[in-house]
Amino acid sequence: MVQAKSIVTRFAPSPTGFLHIGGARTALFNWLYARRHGGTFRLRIEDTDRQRSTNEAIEALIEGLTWLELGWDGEIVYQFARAQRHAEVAHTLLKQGLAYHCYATAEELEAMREAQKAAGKPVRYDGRWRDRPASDARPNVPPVVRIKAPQTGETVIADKVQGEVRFDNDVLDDFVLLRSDGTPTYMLSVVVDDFDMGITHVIRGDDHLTNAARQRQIIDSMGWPQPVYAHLPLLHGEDGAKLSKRHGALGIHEYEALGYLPEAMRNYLLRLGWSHGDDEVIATEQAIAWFDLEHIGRSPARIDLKKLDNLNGHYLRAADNERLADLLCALRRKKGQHVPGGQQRDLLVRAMNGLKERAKTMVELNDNSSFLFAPRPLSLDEKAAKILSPAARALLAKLAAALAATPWDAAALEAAVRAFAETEGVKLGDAAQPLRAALTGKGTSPPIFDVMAVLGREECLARIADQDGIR
RNA sequence: GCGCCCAUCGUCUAGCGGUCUAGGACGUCGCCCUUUCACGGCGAAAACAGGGGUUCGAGUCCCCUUGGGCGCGCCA
Repeated sequence: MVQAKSIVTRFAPSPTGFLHIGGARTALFNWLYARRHGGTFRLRIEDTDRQRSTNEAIEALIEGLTWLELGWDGEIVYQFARAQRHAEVAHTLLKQGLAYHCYATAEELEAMREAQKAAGKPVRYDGRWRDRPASDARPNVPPVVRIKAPQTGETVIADKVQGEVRFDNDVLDDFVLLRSDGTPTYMLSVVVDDFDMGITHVIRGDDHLTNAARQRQIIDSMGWPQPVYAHLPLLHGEDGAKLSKRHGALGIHEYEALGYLPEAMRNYLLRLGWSHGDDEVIATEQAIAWFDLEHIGRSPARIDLKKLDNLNGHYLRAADNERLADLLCALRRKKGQHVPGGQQRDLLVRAMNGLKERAKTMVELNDNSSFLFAPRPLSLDEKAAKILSPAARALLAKLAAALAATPWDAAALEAAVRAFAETEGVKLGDAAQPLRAALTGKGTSPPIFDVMAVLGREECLARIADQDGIR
């Protein structure tokens, strides 16, 4: 056993768009792995593409991670700020003869690729400047720096998910390290940053698997240690198609607006590609204790919002009532709806047990709880209107009279209504449903006697009077 | 085109040569509970892509086919 080294992982998104669900999963896995081993989880913004990187995207990224509660350690590293150091490494390689100047123009390379394609040959840089003497340098063409990659043998990536992946070196070309303007490419920057940041485990999307081979060549040229790799299978949309803006690839933060809880999202994301036997509901603390690289699946997965709904319902029922009230108020504020405060908020908290039991999302919870502080007279939904037939209204009027003398708690109210139904010769539901419709304006609600207790005598009697057909 | 990766119910997955007449979860469909809706309980339908090997024995190992995905930029 070698000396136990502290684990360092990183999440390294490029700020060219929002953080989608695939990126969020990558972040989660890195975070989990670091936490599992008491290591460090770093955040690095790969903003070397100056054209496409935006501050809005950086903010969205941070907002997304913050919502998911995936806190990173230390300062955020901005890759572009380290360009100087990256170039330095390229120059070191140049000096050692492990990289070289290439004066080929974009047009020449384009022509080269066209010719290769036409001839049915693999498309890759043909090494035309690899062995040319410095005297061939074109005075008016700023050169790029290319790595002098091995042309024989193979480059092997020992991947924790995919196993041992081998690439013949003759299919890997001499890729660009430094652009003609002297700025580093992604391939170089990643390697240098990972080394400088002491990254021990690179957990990222499968789309980087072939890059890993190229990156390994840089690492080997520099004589640096290899990180452990784990390339995660990509995520697909519900229809099996690639995740894209058109295919329901929402920014992770938008799931908040859809009414999901971050802990539910974490649990859902965790099970997308990772398993622990038959366990499904895995709280974050448990996930930290269990997470490993060995049980990451190798095949791509589709997202399934139905399962997220189910999980969300689970976490919703387990959530603290005060917290849910806060979340609900925030949601209503964002939607421009009336925000309950003071007594109304108390009402909400007291009703929460019954409410959260029957909601899968915060949006649903909001819809189901709005009757609590809706202005009188309540507007009736379709089902409620149907329930409140003239006969039902008449019954309601009698019931109201019977209720006037009842102590206002759920048990006493239930007993009173049951007794009422019996003397009237109707089923309990015949009395309870009109009651529900009058009190909530809906056909469904939490147990009606609980609702009555929460709403209070005065409000209940008033709402019944609004509907009892007596003008 | 070249290279790489993947392949168990509709979906997420368990399975690491025999205990698989393939297990769990979501979803779907019944039934029960019940003042509505949920929750919960019980039950049902539902999968090893195809073909060759290896082996006494294959969902599990190898090969091919098919089907998906990713990569092949002076993008990341």
